[in-house]
Amino acid sequence: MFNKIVPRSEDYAKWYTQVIRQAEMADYAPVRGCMVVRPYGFALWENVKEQLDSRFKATGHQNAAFPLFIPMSFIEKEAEHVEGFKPELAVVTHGGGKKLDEPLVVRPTSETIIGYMYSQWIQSYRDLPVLINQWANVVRWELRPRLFLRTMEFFWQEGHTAHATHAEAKEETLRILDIYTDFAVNEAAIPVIPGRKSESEKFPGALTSYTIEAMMGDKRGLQAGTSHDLGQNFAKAFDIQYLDANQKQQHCWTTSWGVSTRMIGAIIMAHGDDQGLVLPPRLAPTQLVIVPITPKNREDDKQAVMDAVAKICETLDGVRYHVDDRHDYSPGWRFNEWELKGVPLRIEIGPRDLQKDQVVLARRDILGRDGPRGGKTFVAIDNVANEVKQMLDTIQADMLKRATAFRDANTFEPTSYEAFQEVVEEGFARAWWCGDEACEAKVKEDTQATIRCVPIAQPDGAGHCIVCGAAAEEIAIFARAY
RNA sequence: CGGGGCGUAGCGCAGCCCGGCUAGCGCGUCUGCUUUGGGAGCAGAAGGUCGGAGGUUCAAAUCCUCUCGCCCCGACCA
Repeated sequence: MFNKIVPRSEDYAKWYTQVIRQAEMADYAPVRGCMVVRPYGFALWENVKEQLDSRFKATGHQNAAFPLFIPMSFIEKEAEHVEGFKPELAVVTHGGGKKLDEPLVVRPTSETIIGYMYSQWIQSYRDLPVLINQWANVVRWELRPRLFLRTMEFFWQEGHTAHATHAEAKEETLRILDIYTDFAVNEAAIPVIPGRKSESEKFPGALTSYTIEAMMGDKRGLQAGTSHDLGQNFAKAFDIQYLDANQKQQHCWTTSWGVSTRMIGAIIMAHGDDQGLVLPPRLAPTQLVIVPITPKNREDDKQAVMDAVAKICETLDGVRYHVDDRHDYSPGWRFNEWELKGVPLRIEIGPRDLQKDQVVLARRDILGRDGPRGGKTFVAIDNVANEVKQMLDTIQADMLKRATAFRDANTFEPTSYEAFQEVVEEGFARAWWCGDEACEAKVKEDTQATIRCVPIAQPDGAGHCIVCGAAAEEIAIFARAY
């Protein structure tokens, strides 16, 4: 199945969907707003999972599994939480052929049911902290779905922790934000801006929400992960209390944090080009594809090529490679296929290479045929493994550099509201903000842009709000977002 | 829920405005031969309730009415 994909510049939304479907990452399900994650997409997700999971465990978290169904009354216990989630709940009213006494909500997120369980498990300060994560699917009745970015059902991890003090909870919230940032930058090669959400954008029920914000290939923003300081809001709603060392009952301080399959969408949009996906080597399901070029009527040549391939494979320990020996597909066809799928590195090897004891190494992130600076280089056949490993590191680093350069080139620091309105249409606008919700709302009305975050990293000094001119202490990132 | 677009072969589409022979085309699939260093060529073959229901007509993919669904742009959101 081969159809040319539409260039990004022509129709970004169409490009995005075409790439996902043609690269076999995902497909539409028969139910509106739901998607099927196909094996190739899921393999990428599994690598994301593995990287995050190992970081969670290294910081003392354990995995568990909580139920899919939540009693409706649970959702209603925290005022802001209900208000935020009620409109997008899927509710089960019947079971076993009978109407249920109390409707069950298909979890949109699990603070409530986990909070309920924590209230039973936590008695003493000695029980704290509780550090639990779960990998799960959740459902939100979204009005306008989009593959990976916003589907009605999506996959994610949600961490839920309980602490004795607010200081500890804050520390946890920021520790996770660091983990997310580290993951995004060093594994996904996506430069993200860690920061705080504004009041209007924060998680329903949180005291403070933190986020990592990324820029996509069309210069729009994407929230790629969130970490919430829930204060004592859920502890109070669910009665999560402990007896402290002075024999006093105290409410716990809780946090929650999540990264979803949206991260896959971020990877696609941060790195993809008109040829298809470009996957960062550290997460790519296949890091290296070997394409043997074997003339049909020369069995001895074919055998020699395949022997050389087998020999190379023996040296590739630690590399996720695949040999595409579909000899009935032409080399060009196979090249294009793997480029569409974003495999970071390709080895081309044919009889002509064998004569010179070399192979062709072609990198996905730099297309172009020839020359030492192009995407293709010749590499001595004895040294393939070393070159491959080095090249994978180089690609990983270059992808991050390229994405960072792109983001920086499209980040502006306007000094007047007029200039602000213009630049926010074509990238990130960094500007002073007084903190007033009215100014935030005005920006949204005038430009459709929202505050993506108030970055953790702030410049020295103070300035004047880009909207109202009042004294401002913080810089905010404004952008149009998904 | 508002605005736009679309449902015809596995996929992508033309045909519809202006009704008329057996509903076409490209890709893919199957068979055979020739091919393989950037999406191979030739020959042959299979594959269709034209989204659904009703209506108009001698005759409907095409016109009318109703209906279902999907995609895109907004409002809402990880």
